[in-house]
Amino acid sequence: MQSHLGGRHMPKQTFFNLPGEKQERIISCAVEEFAGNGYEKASISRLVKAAGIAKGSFYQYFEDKEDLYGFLIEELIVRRKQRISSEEEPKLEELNLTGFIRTLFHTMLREFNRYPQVLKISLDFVRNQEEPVQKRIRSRYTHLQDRYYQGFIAAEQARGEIDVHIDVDILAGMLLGASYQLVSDVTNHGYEILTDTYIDHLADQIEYILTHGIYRNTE
Amino acid sequence: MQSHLGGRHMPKQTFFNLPGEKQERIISCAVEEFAGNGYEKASISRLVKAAGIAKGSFYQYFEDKEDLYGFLIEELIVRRKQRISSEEEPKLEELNLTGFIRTLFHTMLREFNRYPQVLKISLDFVRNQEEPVQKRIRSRYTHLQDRYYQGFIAAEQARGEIDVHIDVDILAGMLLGASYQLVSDVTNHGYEILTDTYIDHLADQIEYILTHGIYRNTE
Amino acid sequence: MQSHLGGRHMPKQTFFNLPGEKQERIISCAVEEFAGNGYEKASISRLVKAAGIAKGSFYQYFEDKEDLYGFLIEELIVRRKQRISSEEEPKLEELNLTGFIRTLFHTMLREFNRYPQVLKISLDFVRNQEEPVQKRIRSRYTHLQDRYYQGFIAAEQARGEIDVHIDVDILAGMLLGASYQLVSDVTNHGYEILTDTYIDHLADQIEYILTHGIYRNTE
Amino acid sequence: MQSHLGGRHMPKQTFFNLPGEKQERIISCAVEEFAGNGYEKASISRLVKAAGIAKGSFYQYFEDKEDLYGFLIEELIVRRKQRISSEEEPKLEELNLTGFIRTLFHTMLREFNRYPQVLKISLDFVRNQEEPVQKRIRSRYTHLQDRYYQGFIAAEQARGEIDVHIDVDILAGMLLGASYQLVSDVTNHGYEILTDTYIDHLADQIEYILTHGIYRNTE
DNA sequence: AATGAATGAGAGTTCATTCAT
DNA sequence: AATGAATGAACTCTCATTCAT
Repeated sequence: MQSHLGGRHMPKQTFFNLPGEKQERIISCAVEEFAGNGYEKASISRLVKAAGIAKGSFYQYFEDKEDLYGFLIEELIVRRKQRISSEEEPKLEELNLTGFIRTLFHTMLREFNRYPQVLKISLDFVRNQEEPVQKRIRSRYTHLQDRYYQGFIAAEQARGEIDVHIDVDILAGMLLGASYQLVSDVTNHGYEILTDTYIDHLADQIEYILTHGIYRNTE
Repeated sequence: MQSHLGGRHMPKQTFFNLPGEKQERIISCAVEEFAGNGYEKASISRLVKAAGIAKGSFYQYFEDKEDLYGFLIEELIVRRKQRISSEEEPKLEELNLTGFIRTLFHTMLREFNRYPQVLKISLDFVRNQEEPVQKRIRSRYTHLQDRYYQGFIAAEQARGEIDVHIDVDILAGMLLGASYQLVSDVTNHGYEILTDTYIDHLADQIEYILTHGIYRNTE
Repeated sequence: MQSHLGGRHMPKQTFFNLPGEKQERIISCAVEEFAGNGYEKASISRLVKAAGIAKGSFYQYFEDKEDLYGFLIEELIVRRKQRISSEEEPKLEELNLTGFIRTLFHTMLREFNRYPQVLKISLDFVRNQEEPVQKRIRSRYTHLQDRYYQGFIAAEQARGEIDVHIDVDILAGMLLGASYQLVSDVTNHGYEILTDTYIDHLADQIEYILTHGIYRNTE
Repeated sequence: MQSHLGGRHMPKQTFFNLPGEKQERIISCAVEEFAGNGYEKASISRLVKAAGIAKGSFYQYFEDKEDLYGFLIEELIVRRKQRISSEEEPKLEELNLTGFIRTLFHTMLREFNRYPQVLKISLDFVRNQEEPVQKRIRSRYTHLQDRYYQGFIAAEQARGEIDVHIDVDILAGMLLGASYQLVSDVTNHGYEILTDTYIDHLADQIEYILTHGIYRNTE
């Protein structure tokens, strides 16, 4: 059942042997640390002090900093996906792209509210996706390939909804760019701006552009 | 014009008193250093060694690493703008948004070829725009706000070309996201993919989406 | 026979209470570990993992790393001697020094082929004989004093074969030095050079020197 | 003049810029540290504390631990050679092998008295000559190849003094083994045994063996 | 103004050993 | 007896910045 544990880029078994509460504490402190400082500046020393464990213990749980980070990334993504589906969103498959975006954004909103650090970590991860560490992690977990949009777009093209001439990566890049707006706004104005209204505005805009283009006389 | 020199976030007067050649050398080595390593990992030690100046001297010219970085960012943007206009691009003002993008991308292509470091620095700066250092720099030089697109979009809205319902920031975010594609592709496939054909494909795609939207039967 | 067991520098009784198979497994993994890494760099963590026992168990069997090491050294020497005699070598006592050396070297050759780790450990032990740990072990087990040559030389002197003016230790040192050649050659050229021909060359040389001296006109 | 300084495995220029007294202090503490603990266990932390310099300073003088060690080894060998020749030993070239050995041992005796640590370091270096670090250093400084005896033996063979059938390496090994006796005796009985008489005894023995062999009735 | 040596906190990581269960 | 999590001092090395000359 846990046969995939113990792979060479996973927490060691010792970590999973820990009482759940302790695992939670470590993970939660790690999330805090990575969210607050980014991968590079996150400090294992600070982390273990915060988590109240010995330095040596840390290295009995994880191979190294990167190991923990990779685990975290995967956990967060996996958990997010689980959360998304477990919350019984209207089946994402039944949505079209803009519907998907709207749903996704609302999910992110809820998530940002509940676990703001998770979002920060994800974004730091995506932002530094060309750095060696992040690349290694991406390549490790292929299912992690954070290509939300790409998959969806391709599917819609196959269904004949989206024009096949559209370059998947470019469109996905544009959508990712749009969603950065969310981060940027939060960074500049604080979490409180993140309301359903705000999200709907964002989604409306994207939907409008993707449907009509931006020019006045499109007719 | 330089009345704000000597302010506490500018190179010190001592720097400007240096013989021009030395100033150039320092700047050029700094560009190299920041381009090659990003802000965080850029090393003052390496820099002064490369520039052939003493460590102490560096701190007589600049307050600190951030001071130099901020100066560089401003210089590069300023210089770029000078370059763009000096090359007598068809007046940007006469272009519509997609034309502007196409022109901008081609300009960037040329620039990447001539001054790859400059582009690298700019991108690193934009990518980390939410980091404290970068935010401080942005807020310092308001004229620096790298809001290419925003200005243009607003202008086109004023001229009645672009639909006024479009949210400037969101659209700008999407365009920025699309242009990241360029960076991503270069990182993954090397500079050699950067051809005029490639750029035109990128611009065509953006133009198409912004004109027709993405759906097959938009009518 | 085992009346000294339980002394503070021997495996604890708990170790000997273990099923023979488990004892064997532990010893064999320990041999592997020390052979591959030398005393200093040998790792108890690796060892217990390889042997499939708990860390705590290890410390219930042995006082510490040094305890295990000392036990091993003695075991290996003892075992080797048993092996040598059990293989019914022509009685060593009947040989003269050079004959003894030749025999010894050939035995070592066979041993290197069969139990390379044992030889490696022995050599590491001898090489570091002046280190605190190794000295302590030597002094602990006086019967362990790896003084092959000394005993033989003294005996031959007593029999009137070897000149009594010869200083036993110095001659023994020279012979040991000669046998290091073997180690050095293996380190530099690999095990494959270790042939009977090679061994005979070594023995011939030593024999020649010890018989004629080295000078051309010895007559 | 100092054109070979700054090679990639030498102290950095900064070290040589230090006041001579400080250089001396650092070197002398380093000698102490390496002599007392061997390469592996020598600690840079202890060293800098003893020398009264900051950790960072150390790394401004030397690339790393290995760099310092290599420098030390070379210095010590070089210095020793300088000392040997500067003390106007009867030209070593005019000696035969046993005379050479005798001279060498007396030199070592004096040196051991004056700089006991130096000898310890040299021996640790030779003893671990097959370890990666030591091999690297040896290969770096080819003139460092500590093959005293080999060179001398070969020369004497060429002059027709030593039998050409003698294998240079084996004989050299034996001589090295004999000289280890010195170390072993010192380790076991302290420096005080190191008298001229002792050295002469050692040399006499070697000379005797190399001249007559060891057997009583060699004729 | 110029120099470059000095700083020292901090980084990630290792490992023999202890101890509560 | 067996377990394996816990320990923490020690390791090598980095770096922006300061300061005496």
